[in-house]
Amino acid sequence: MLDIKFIRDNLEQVEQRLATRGTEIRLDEFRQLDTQRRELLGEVEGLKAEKNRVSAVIGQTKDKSQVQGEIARMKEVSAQIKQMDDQLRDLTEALSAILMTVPNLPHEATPVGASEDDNVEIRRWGTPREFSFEAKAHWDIGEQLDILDFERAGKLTGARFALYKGAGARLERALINFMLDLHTEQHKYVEMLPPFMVNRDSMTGTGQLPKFEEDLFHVEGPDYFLIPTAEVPVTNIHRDEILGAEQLPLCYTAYTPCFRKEAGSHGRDTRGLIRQHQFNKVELVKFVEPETSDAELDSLLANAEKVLQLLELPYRVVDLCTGDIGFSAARTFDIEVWLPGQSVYREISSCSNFRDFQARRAAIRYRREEGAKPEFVHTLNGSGLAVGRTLLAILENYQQEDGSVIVPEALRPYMGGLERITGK
RNA sequence: GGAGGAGUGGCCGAGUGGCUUAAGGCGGCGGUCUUGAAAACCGUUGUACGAAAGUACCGUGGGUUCAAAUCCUACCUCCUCCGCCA
Repeated sequence: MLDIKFIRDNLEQVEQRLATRGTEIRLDEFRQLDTQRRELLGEVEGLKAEKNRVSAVIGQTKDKSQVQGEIARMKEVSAQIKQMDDQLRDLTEALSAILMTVPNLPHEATPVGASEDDNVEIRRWGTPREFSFEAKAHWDIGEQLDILDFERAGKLTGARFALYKGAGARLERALINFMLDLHTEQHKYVEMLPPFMVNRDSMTGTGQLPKFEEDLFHVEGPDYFLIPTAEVPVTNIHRDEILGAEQLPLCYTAYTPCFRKEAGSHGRDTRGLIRQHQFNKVELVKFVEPETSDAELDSLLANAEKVLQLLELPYRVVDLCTGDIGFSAARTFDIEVWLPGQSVYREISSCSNFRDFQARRAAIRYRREEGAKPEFVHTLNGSGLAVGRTLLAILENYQQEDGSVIVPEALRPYMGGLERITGK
């Protein structure tokens, strides 16, 4: 959520900066409702002040017959206040409905562009391997090794689900542990294991609601949603809290499954592990002081890159343009891993600085010093990494001509020393 | 699932309709005293909107009343006991 005062005072600038996202957002309705609301607020507060004053006098008067006129008048004032409060509530709701659907302002450094074609590649790491045979796609490798079973997953649930078997299941689990150990031991993140369902307030705090409800799985019964990313529960840990400056930066890492409807991507990436309704992810989340958030994004990105470096998987880093960054983000770097099966770089991590956008929605604040006025923190997060996509990248990059897959050295301690996954 | 109890400031805790401007305590901050500290004493201590006056906030939403932390109502959360259960 943007600062309502900032919008009020910089309406044109806000409209212009939002226009770089590619969606035109007209804020004149906002301005009209805001003016109306502020006028009404002034009036109703004046009436309330009078009601409070007169009621105190009535309370002090022993002989109530002397103040019958006042009581009658206050009854009317009260009715008027109630009516105005209702009107005020409607205005506030309408205003908030607009405010909640306005995306974040892009960072000054975010490249301006219309679509993902305008994203800027900023570096590459590693050299894609030369294959002396035709590289296969991971779904073929996985099925031939009998470690991935998409057909039975379809029977169990439906399309876009996977059943991992044997070394496949163990590899997924090894990756989760490897990533968590790296981030907690080397990068000093605190591990969290949050609920995998959250309520509406949490989804609103990080920006998934109210705009993107159609992407979420909602459970029957209580008004809960399956999390589409650990960002939601982990960022909301400090919702409605005021932190101390000495606690910052707070760095959390969490493994969770993620559940996404993938509405609107029918027919895309239908094969394999790329786009699933349920996938595992290790997430990195930071709560930081505003002036440090740019540097903190760089280090969070480096922490995510480290996973690929240790696994010796080639990747590139892309600076997303204004037309491609997410609703809540001000700046985003994607890490894309090399997939020889399709000869493309595919997103495996997305690292974003949300500045105070989520903090304002979720009321996450801090004090610079004892007694200072609370200010909003900046929040950041990134995948460190998407586990399923890491597994498929390993299958494709480490595949051998005989169909087996070499286990990256860094993972062997997590695989009981296994060096190679071979068929039955 | 059944029965009962409880939600008040950073924390503990009083408050069952009107000087409540939320008592008192703890903690925090400032001061007096002290070589320094402790103790003692004095003062201060939430959030949002607003230039200010002021308004709102006692789990959440409705309601009653001139007036609600206090009464009514629905919901949420936590606790205790019973039952079931990974």
